[in-house]
Amino acid sequence: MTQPTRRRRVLPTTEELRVWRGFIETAEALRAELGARLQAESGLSPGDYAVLLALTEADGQRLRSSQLADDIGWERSRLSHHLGRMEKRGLLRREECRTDNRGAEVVLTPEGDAAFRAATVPHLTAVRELFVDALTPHQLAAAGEVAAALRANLG
Amino acid sequence: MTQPTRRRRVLPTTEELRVWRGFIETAEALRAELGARLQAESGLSPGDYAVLLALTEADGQRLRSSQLADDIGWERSRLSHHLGRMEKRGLLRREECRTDNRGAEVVLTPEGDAAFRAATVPHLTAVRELFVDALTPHQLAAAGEVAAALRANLG
DNA sequence: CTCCTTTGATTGACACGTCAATCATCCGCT
DNA sequence: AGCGGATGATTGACGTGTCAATCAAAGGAG
Repeated sequence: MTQPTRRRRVLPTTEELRVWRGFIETAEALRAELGARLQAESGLSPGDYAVLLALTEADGQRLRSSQLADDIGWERSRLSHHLGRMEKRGLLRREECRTDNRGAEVVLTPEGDAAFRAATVPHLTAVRELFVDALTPHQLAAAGEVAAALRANLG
Repeated sequence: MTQPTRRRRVLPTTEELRVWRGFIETAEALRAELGARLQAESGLSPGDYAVLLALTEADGQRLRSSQLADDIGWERSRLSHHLGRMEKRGLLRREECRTDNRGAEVVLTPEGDAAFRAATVPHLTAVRELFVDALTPHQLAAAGEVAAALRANLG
C-alpha cells in the first residue's frame, strides 16, 4: 500500500526550508551591511574594492584586462562595464597593450591607490565585527565546513 | 614594551578571512545557481517568485502594495519597479483601492497563478538538491546556528 | 473648515549584472 | 601570403536595486 512517506526526501520539510531561508537571507543581509559600511567609509563599492585589491597586488599595479577578470572571477563584459565607471571616477586608467594590439592594460592611478589604502583597514575591521566576532571558534569552523560541503555539492 | 600581539583581534587572521570568503562566496554561488534553475525551469526570477508566493497566499490572491512590500521585506520603490515589469508580462494586475484612493491593490492573474504553480515543485526540489542534500543533519543544524548567531550580531 | 504633516505609491537617475552581438587582432595552416 | 577560426575587449539592450524627489490623498490640530 502507498505509504504516507512515499514522497520522503522529494521536497524539503518545513524545518529544512526554515534553515534554508535563514541561511540565505542572513548571508544576503551580511553582504549588504558590509557593502554599505564600505561605501560609507570609503566611497567604494564591493566591486570597486575587488578590482582595486587585484590591481594593488599586481606587478607594477597594472594588469591585462582578461587577467584581472580571471583574478577576481568576473565575466569580461561585467569587468568592462565596471572599469568604464571606475575610469570615469579617476580610480584607474586603461592603456593599450604594446605586446597585443587587441589587449588593454588597466593601471591603478594614485587616486585609486589612495582610495584602496583608506578602505582596507575599516573593511577588514567590519568583517571581524560582523562575521568573526559573531561566531564562537566552533561555529566559525562549522561555517567553513558547511561552505565547503555546499561548494563540493555545487560541483 | 610593545608586544607583537598588540593588534590582536583588530584585524581578522588569514584563516578567518579564508573562512569568510568561502562562506560569502558559497552563499552567493548558491543563490546564483538557484536563481538560474528557477529562471530556466519556469521563466521566473527570484523576485518574481517572492512576489507570486506572497500573492498566492494572500486572501483573494490580492494585496495592498505596501502590505506586499512588508510581506517580502522589500522597499516600496523596489516593489513598484518590479510590479511594473511583472505587469507588462501579464503575471499580475494593479487596481485602484476602493477604501483608500492613494492605495493600489495588486492582483494575481491566471497567468501569474499558473506560472507560480509550475515553478513551485522544481524550485523546492532544487533547494533540497543544492542545500539540504549537500549537508549532513549535523551540518544542517550547524548552518542554522551560524545563521542565527550572525543575525543576532547584526542586530 | 483649513492647514499641515504623514502616508501610499510612483518616477527618474544612476549603479550593477547578464547575455548576445560586434569588431579588430592574432595565429595556425596551407 | 592569405584565409579562417580563436581570442581580447567593448557595446547595447534590458532586468534589477537604491536613493532622492515628487505627488495626491488622508487625517489630525486649530
